[in-house]
Amino acid sequence: MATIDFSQIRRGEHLPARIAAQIGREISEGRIAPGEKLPTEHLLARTFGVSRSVVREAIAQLRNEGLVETRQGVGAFATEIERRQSLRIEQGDLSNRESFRDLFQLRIPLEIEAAGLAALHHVPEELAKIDEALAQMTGAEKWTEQGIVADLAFHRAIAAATHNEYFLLFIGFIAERISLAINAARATAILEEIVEVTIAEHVSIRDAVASRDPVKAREAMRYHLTGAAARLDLTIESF
Amino acid sequence: MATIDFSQIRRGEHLPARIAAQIGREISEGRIAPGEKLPTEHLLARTFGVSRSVVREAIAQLRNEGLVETRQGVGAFATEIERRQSLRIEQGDLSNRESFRDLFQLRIPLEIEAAGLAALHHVPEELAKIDEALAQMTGAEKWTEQGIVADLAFHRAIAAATHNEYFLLFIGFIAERISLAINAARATAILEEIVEVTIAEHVSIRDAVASRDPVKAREAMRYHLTGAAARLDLTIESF
DNA sequence: CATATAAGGTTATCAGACAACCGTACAAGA
DNA sequence: TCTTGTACGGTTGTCTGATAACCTTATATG
Repeated sequence: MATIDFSQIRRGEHLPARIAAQIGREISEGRIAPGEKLPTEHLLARTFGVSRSVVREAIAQLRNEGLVETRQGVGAFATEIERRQSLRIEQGDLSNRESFRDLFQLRIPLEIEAAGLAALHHVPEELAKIDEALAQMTGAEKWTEQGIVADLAFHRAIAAATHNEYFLLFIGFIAERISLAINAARATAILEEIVEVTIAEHVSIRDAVASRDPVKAREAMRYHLTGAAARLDLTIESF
Repeated sequence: MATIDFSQIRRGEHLPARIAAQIGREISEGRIAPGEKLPTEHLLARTFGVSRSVVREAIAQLRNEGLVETRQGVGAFATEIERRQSLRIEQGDLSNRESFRDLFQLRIPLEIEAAGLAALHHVPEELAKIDEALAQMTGAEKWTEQGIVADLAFHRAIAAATHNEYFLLFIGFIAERISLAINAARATAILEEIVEVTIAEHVSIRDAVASRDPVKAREAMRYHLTGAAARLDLTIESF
């Protein structure tokens, strides 16, 4: 390759990822129709000005995300966007207000159910963990980083008390994404002034769980989360 | 590590995926601790008896799923659990009856909420997709493979009608895992005889969504899923 | 007309090399 | 002693070229 073409891809960071993103855009924006065949690896390599290895890695990434399917000896094809397999949430997506609201909305029924189950199934050690998180929350005079960590720990403790590993897995995952997004948005400031009401809500959840009253626990959790949504200026339907 | 491991990898289909699965198991089962460094690509290639390209593609896949992070010039590391951006469920776990029940229990509140939101937000094209899935379900005279696919499509269509991408993401993910587990357990036989009642339940969900009645849609979905759980001999609390 | 075979194209895998980058050890200087 | 600069080895990232496995299509053969 004697002449170097600088109109191509800027170097700098993870070539395959950027090429995958570019091809992925071609697909999701419809310039490559579902079912249509992608250019061959050789051709893609030449058009992007990279080697075939990079193109292969990019296509592998798209295949993982379920955007393309490859058939040996035939080619790579764009698939329906419908069935993707790896449950992955890009943290960047949550900077979008719509997406943040959507994830919060998904969280609500899960946490409500978890509160009810925790009321039924918790054992003393788990209640102790809940109290511990609550203490850390109360101890923090300001709603600092530590307060957020404690809040996360509280909800994880509730989820653990369900004795259902998947509630812990999913709620921990979602709640962590949400609190990271809140942190990234520097929205902690607005939370400081409402720390008391938040703590009070947590306490009432804790008490309902401790008294083994699933209905009351669900109500308390619902009240807490809808309130939290409102404080974040999210409008969420509730039934 | 002087001795060569000849229990290597069976050829046959998609080498990188199987190697990724194997390494992923090492990580998620804790034999490689979070933050720990993976063996070098050269070493992995030699131990698995494949070329470095295959190992690289496998690691790229794991990086996509968020299980490892790579740093050029240093190595590949298992990610700390907090930073994982993907949620992984080993299909093998669901052969355990307890775990299967737990995942099903998690699914219920999500689907109920989704039914209510779908009733509020669906547009005609989405209702058409629901009807399409329903038609495929009715058309299959027996509860064959196609019937299961149609069932999955139905629940995905409901989730899509919420206009909340995360409901589609999570419900699609969970429902697919569950239907795969049912399929693997050869439990389809017991489903054949109850196909009529199942279809009737789906129809009532569809009708409630179509009439934009969220409360009725939630009730219909709750009735359907608790019924399905009972038919699978799962005991699940409901409030 | 049906079937077998050959040809060409495409992805999958392999092998080896160089580039970019990182961490560390070590020497030189203050 | 402490700091700083530098050389070195190791690791991932990328490139190149070749071979194997596989599919599609066209052609030959009966």
